[in-house]
Amino acid sequence: MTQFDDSDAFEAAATSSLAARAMAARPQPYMDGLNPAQIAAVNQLDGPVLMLAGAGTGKTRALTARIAHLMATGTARPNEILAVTFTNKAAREMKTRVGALLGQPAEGMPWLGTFHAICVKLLRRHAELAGLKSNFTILDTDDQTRLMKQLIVAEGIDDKRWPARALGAIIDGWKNRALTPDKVPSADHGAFNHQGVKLYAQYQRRLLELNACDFGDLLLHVIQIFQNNEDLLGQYQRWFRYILVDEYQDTNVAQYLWLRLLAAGHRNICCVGDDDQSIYGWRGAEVGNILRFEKDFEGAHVVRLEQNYRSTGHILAAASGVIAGNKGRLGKTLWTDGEDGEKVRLIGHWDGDEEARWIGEEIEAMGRGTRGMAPINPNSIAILVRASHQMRAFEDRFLTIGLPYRVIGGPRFYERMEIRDAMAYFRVVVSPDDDLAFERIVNTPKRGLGDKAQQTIQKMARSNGVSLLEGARLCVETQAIGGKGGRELRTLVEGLARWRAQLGAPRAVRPVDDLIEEEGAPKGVSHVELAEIILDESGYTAHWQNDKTPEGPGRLENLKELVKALENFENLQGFLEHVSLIMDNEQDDQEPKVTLMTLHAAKGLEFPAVFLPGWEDGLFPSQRSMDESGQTGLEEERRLAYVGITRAEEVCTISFAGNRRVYGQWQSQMPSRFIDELPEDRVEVLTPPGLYGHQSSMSATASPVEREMAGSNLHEKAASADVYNSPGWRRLQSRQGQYGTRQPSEAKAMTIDAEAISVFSVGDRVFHQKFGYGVVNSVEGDKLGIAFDKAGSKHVVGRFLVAAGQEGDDVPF
DNA sequence: CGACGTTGCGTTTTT
DNA sequence: CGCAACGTCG
Repeated sequence: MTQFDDSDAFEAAATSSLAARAMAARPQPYMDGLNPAQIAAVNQLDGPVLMLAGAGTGKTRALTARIAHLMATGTARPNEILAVTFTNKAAREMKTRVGALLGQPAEGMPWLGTFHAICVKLLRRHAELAGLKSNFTILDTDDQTRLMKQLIVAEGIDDKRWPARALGAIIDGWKNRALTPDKVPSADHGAFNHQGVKLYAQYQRRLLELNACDFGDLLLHVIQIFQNNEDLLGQYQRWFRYILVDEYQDTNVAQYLWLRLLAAGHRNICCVGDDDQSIYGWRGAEVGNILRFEKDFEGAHVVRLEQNYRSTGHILAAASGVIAGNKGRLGKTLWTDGEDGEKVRLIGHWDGDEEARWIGEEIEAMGRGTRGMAPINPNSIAILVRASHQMRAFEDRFLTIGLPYRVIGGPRFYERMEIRDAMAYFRVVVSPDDDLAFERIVNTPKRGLGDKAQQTIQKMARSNGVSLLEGARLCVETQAIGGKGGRELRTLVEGLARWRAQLGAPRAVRPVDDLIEEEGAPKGVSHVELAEIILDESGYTAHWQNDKTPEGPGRLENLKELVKALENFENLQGFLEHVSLIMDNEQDDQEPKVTLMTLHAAKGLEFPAVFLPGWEDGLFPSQRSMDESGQTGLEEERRLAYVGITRAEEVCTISFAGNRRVYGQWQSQMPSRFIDELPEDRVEVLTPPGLYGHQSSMSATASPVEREMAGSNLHEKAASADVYNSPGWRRLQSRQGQYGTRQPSEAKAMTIDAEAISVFSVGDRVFHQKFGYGVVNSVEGDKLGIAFDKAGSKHVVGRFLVAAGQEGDDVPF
């Protein structure tokens, strides 16, 4: 830990230049294999540096080498380097890789982390300067919304017409722009029926009362503290001698101001990013930050990383061709010294189902090994879509043909209802005055405490100026709530007191709390056991054990995982602190599976083979994006296209459908305008099977591309017959060895599972992980027709089913 | 309180 | 069309 408040630590920061020179003379293994641009980016330590790093140009490599260089040469000590990322994953990766470069675990980089994690650290130290106590709670979006809803209702506003979520979005927007309620420009005063600013101010007041912060506040409070406390700011400015920022194109105004405040001292700030990959404008990111860098930081050095190590020549050229359509770019030209490889493949389909079917078959062919090629591991294949609802067609299809897939995204572990409920129990136990958490659990599971009882508790708490939990205790004591609810509430209040008494280490700063008489607290229970006790004794576990929906077992499983995750922490407090910031959840599964995700989620990833379906105007580029943000929106969509194409290492397949179901209505679609922007000589047009039968209908929506397709059918047919012998495919194949693929299960996963066929027969009751319970009503080969209780009728491969037995005897857990 | 019907809506998502 | 969120009824 940094001895920050100890002024000696500041003095020690100065490094002798002799030592620096001695260190510099030592070998620098972290420089091995860097190209000249990367070396320049590493060596230019002083002054502002903008590292413009195109997709796949080894940006993390250069960034980590830069940190290693700072440390190895003694230019800065690990704790004097501020390194900021957007995600915990990126922070983790950076830590690991710096450690690897230095040949030792990268201990002692306390200031490497996400914007938010670093801000929490700062804010805990200086909370009182923001009107908070250092043990403040961090609210998640759910808490936020519920709080706003309370305020809206209290104002007598109809929360149907003016939903809390909308207010949340508006306030988030202001916070992204570092606007406190008094700074909101008058142009925005009409927001939320002219009540937005007032509610914002109320919300902020309420947060302080609750000793709580939302995510935006973490940045905002720190900025305000710095602005109002010059000396303190000066200390940090001197302390952080080198600043590094990853994904600079994703910073919002608040983050930009934060960085500028901290960098104003030494001005050693190195921002890494790619304006062409700015895809988060809709959530407050300002491409302008990166475009303006040279103006903001005078005398900035700009280093361009343009040599791409990821993709083939054709793929890079196709991506460059598309992104060239954007205006106001900083400009970069990606190149590779590798092969051109396979051209980007383009294929049009009759409709969305056929597109999914074709891609499924294509993947099966690749997995099986085409024309004597070794099978390609499904892990090497990704399907990237614009919007998550597009995944459905693929899921349905893959389930039918038995193709293993994984979906990235969707609800994250810590966002699941059961996890939030469990966490709320922990929160109340740890901080008895966490009213929002108490509200969440007071009637979960159902305890007969409806609206009326909860209002009684509210009143009791308010009139006595105490927390809700304390109010509840008073209600029990004074019998203000009687009957079954009263008894249940007593059990809950007593339970909470009991669990709190079993808490391990008390926190440094304790909230006011005289609820518990310290009755010789029975110690000796680990926090993991305590968590189990809480969930069991509160009846929460039982609640899901009695649940009959298909999700029930999964939720219990998640709760078990939550308890298991606790083992990695000292105590419940530490766990809660961690979890409020770590909302990511990557479970490593070793199974070979095709990856299904959105283009946004794919940023930063790479796959040997990538499918980009749904390239139709309105869907991609998204109509809504263009309607709401016009040219700016279109350009962001185009960057998304660029991100998509540059994810592919060897083979990139773009497709579109002539017809698609949109909200249940069939619509004929125009191919995406981005398709016309692909350089023709980098594209190979494939002929979809069955095109002939539908050709006349296709031409109803004829675009240049389709006309080309139609015109060159015979020619292209010949070409596609030989596609799998081309250099691109051979390279894809040869790479397989490097990925350590050959799992024996992989081939089996792709073939018909003979066993599965014989296991089920018509009338059997089965369980499916996604669709829940159902009854078999047909068997054809390994495909079973199932009438699901909830999900309707589906055709599914037998392997994904488990015998469910008769109603009632499904075992909990 | 829970079971059902009705309504309205419908990118992208991290911390 | 599919779903989530809300409202009404028993």
